[in-house]
Amino acid sequence: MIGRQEADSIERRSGVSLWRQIADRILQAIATGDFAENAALPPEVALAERYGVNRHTVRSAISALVQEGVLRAEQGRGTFVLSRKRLSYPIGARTRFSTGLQGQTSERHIVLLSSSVEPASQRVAEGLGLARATEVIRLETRGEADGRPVSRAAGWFDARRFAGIDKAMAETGSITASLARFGIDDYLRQSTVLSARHADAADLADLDLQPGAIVLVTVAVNITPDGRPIQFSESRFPAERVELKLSAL
Amino acid sequence: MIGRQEADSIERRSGVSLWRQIADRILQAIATGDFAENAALPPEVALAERYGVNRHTVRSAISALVQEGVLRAEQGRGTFVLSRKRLSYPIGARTRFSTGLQGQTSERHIVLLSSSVEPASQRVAEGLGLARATEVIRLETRGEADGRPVSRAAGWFDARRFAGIDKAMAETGSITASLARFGIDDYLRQSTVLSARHADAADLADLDLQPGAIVLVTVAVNITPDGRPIQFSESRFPAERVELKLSAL
DNA sequence: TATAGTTGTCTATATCAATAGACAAATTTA
DNA sequence: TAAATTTGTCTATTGATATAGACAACTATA
Repeated sequence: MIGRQEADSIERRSGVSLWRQIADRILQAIATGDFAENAALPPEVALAERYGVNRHTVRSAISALVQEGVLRAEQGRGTFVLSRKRLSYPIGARTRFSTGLQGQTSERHIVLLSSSVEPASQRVAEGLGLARATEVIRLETRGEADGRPVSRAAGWFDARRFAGIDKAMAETGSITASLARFGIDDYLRQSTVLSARHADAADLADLDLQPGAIVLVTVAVNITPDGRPIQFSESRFPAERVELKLSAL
Repeated sequence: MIGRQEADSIERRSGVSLWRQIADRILQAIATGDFAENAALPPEVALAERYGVNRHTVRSAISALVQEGVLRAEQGRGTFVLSRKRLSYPIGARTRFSTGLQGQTSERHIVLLSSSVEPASQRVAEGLGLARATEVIRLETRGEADGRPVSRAAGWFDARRFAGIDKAMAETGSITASLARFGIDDYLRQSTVLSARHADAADLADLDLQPGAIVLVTVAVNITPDGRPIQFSESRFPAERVELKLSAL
């Protein structure tokens, strides 16, 4: 078995600058444990050799990661990895924000950013099994763990059945608790469709990301145990901070 | 609700060139149906206006997508979207390659690229519940649908229990059929961990991608119905061609 | 057959990205 | 303290990226 040459994975003239590619590689190396947390990175000249680029190019990558708060550089000493393990966000029949991250973070909560009432779009109507343009309530939320944004979601609910869920959400800070007020003490994940793309400007702002970052996108439908759709949602997760763990159900 | 300004999502000095960002945006617009298949794209000057860049920059993006086979440009007429819907790859308790894509493609199969015997790495050993460095068989495969690569996977099996599975795989072209030869007529997905990253050089070659593309990565363990681990796998999917559908299990 | 609309090609210029080399500044080690 | 190691800063040069404008080539339409 031939070992994978590191330098091979750097692509020139790709529309993605070398320093951004190398920053990605370093993030990946940290995520996989190749570069240990709280330890020093190899010196710049060694990294330059390893990736087959100039030392200054490595410095550009490092300075971007220092900006992001991933690394700390100290003149004369070295460059150090700050601890930032990727959260493992569980997805399964009973996907819940808070319970899923238990044990991985000391603090976690959902912030309600805004709510509105709007006619259901094609896909929302389909997901909820409603007629097109039926009124739905839309909740825009951000999930945070240890002070860092880990998700950004939009959720849609039938406006007739869940009138006031925006208020409940604002008060409880929990989808589960809000649904409980409407007599729903259990719900299941019916379907989840997953994709990935580059972060757009909204993602960058909402999730505190740097340009070029990747977001995981899930589109999901939650149903009651007897099969009635209650929530349609689209969530975005920063790939550098979150991985999705699809649990056996 | 304020409409999302298109031009906002283009980031300058991000380490990702504008033409690559715009190419991504166009791919996304096609995926969401904003730009219909087989129809003409807006003219270059309109796109330049829409994204807030020079016409030549749009042309760079378009020419990259023409290279990728996503678009076809015709002088004097316009630039047209070729049909290439994203495959929806189901993941659930009974994840199987061929059955999952039924109906979406006219043709699909798995190619065995190589096989080898090696000592289990840390994570493979953990996944299969074996002692570190136990011998395992590794199968490198590529999934293809309608002649296009849609997945690239490595699978590990206990070498003692599954001696000869490489041969079975080469003959049958199916993991399910190969496992059947070892008396396993059913197996379940125990766990799946999902992440996303930029394609590296190996991905580009294996999956026929252009630099800057995104891959979805799953790391999974399959078990027998009575709970014994049989397969550890890491799969990579081109995000521009595949989405993962996490089915209710 | 004009005319308008579209993609294709060319020149020129400015900025960003990457390489190269030299040396300063800070820290650790011998 | 001296030497070695490492990050920080500076100058210079080259190639890729992005903008700007003009015009050619081709297509569809009035």
